[in-house]
Amino acid sequence: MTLADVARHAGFSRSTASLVFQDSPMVAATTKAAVLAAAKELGYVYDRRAAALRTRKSHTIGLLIPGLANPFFAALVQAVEEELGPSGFTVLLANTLERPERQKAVVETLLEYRVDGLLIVPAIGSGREVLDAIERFAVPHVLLTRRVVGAGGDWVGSDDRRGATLAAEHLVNHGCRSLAYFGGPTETYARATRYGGFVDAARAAGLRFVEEWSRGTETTSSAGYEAVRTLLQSGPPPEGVACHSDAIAFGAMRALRDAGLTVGSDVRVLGYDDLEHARSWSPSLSSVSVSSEEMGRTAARLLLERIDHPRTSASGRTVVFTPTLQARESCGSHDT
Amino acid sequence: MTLADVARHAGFSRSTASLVFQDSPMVAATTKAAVLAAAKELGYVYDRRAAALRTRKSHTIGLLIPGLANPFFAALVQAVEEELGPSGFTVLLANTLERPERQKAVVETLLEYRVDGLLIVPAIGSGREVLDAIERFAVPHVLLTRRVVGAGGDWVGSDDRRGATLAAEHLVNHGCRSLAYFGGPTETYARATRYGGFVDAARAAGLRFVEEWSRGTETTSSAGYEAVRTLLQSGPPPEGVACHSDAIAFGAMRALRDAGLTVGSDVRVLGYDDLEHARSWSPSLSSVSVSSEEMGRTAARLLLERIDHPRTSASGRTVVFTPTLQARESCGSHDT
DNA sequence: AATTGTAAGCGCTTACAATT
DNA sequence: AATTGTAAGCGCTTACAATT
Repeated sequence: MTLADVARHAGFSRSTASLVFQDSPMVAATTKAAVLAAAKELGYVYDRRAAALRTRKSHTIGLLIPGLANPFFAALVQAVEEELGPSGFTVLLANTLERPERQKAVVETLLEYRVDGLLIVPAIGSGREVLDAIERFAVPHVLLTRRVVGAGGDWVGSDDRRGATLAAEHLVNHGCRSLAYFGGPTETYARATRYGGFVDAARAAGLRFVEEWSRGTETTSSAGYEAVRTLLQSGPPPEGVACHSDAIAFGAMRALRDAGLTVGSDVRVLGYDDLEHARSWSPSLSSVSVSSEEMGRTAARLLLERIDHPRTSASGRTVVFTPTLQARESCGSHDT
Repeated sequence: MTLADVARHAGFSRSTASLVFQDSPMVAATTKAAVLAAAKELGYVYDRRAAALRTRKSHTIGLLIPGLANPFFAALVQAVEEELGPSGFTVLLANTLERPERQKAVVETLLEYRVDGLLIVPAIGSGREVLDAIERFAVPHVLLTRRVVGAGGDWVGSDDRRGATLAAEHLVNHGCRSLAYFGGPTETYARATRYGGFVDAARAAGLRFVEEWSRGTETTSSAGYEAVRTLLQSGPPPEGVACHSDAIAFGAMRALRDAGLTVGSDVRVLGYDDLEHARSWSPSLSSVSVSSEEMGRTAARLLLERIDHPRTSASGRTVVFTPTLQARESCGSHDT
């Protein structure tokens, strides 16, 4: 069952039928209707692979993310899909599981499928070499959220230093005299940047910054929970704790509560990401909010532009979103 | 840059080069090495589309889910990817956003890309007609989680009636004298089944079942929050509440707490799904646990089997997982 | 017996010529 | 002037013949 069958059944040539499926204005309305009717009658389904082979456009975008368990990335994927769908692109989702070797394999596969473009949240620990094959093959791409050292292309992310500064200032304004920055994968650019911003802001305010507390962790609530448990054994906690993510903060709050401390007064806790659940947690979690949806949509749009205008689009565009702070009970605020 | 270029550069024919990329045993080791070296030197990337067109196998699986915001589905996607990857399949993820028309369009697109198989979590409200095109086109498929009335193919899900019965019995055993079933989309098979099981178990125990409380909601924490707020105005709450999902339970617990009630003693609350966060919530949420990972992996395996043996595999296989109950603080248990 | 080469074809698109 | 048809080609695979 091919286009030729449909054309024959409708009494036209293959090329005319092809034109119909491309919705070309060059074919008469009656002809078009006849071809479409024949297709429906025969149960014909257009073959995009064949069309893609011939036109050299797959109408397909590869999206690389490190994991779906993190709601931040789940929201990102959804936003990208919604932005790309109306333009006729299908997204090939590839999960790198935060492993550079897997990421390499996955990029290779996506290139073999001849994606028209690539949206990439680099796995932790990936360097410039991720982009080698992609650039050699001249596939339009934009990086999201995380940076890669030495990569000169498009990047869409948020101002991590500013987010961390907001966090520190908020805790200071709520009367905290000692601060800690809690969790996050130490090898990431994001953690280094936020940590730096936080420490600088804390010092600028003349506060005591507790280094022993400021260790890296995985980005999960159980990591946050375990880490707090361990650290509570080495003395009294700081008065203010900024966590690298909401997930970590959830676990941390739980551990503080289990230890008999009241979050929001004994210890003030701040998250990062502002997940949907931050609002409904008990206590509700103050959090630095960055919109993964907005970042996803923006990256998708930049990519489409690059695909449409491979030459003319400027090189190395950077879009940075500014985070905002959502004050809630975990910092002592009482409006949810 | 095609296989022909690589072959020429290596000094062999196209067919030999092709055999190399298929890892055929028919080609000499030295030849193979030479071809591979030439490919690497030229920066050649295999074209799967062309191979797929010729072999009529795309090594691609379509995965339809209603949304990624729900961590249950996010985990499902990840499990499917991990199961399929090693077999050389790439997943085409399509988000139906719980809308049947979108689902229809998305199935069409996936068929146009000639996926080798389809894994489907049907959107709420979708009937047999989702499968029309898929069956006419004879594409192997398996349904996940939700059922579709009149669909006779493979289905992988969990025993909703049993899960709800467990929930009711657990609340009864913890001394609840009045029960309600809270939330969930009313049009779904899952809600009807769980609701039925819950009511029957409550009645069998001679308990008062509060119908006014048992309204449907969206599956979000804010829906749970709002619904509880509204309902608290019409009188004292039941002693035990089983929620249709953890997300709903999170919101419901928050609303109960805001109203000055203690979850775990005044009102006992039970969730459904056992998300990662259920454990770290305050109070920790008791929940009916169903493993979306296991369901995803199982469905993926059934599908691969159907793809490999289109004829011989039995028709209409059903795999049902039995849920378990995780007792936590929200029901008055004190072991986390 | 082991390995390699020829040529046709998978299902489309499209430049160009041909028809009404 | 508007519409339709012919034929080549996108980058692979593979049956079969040919070579060593």
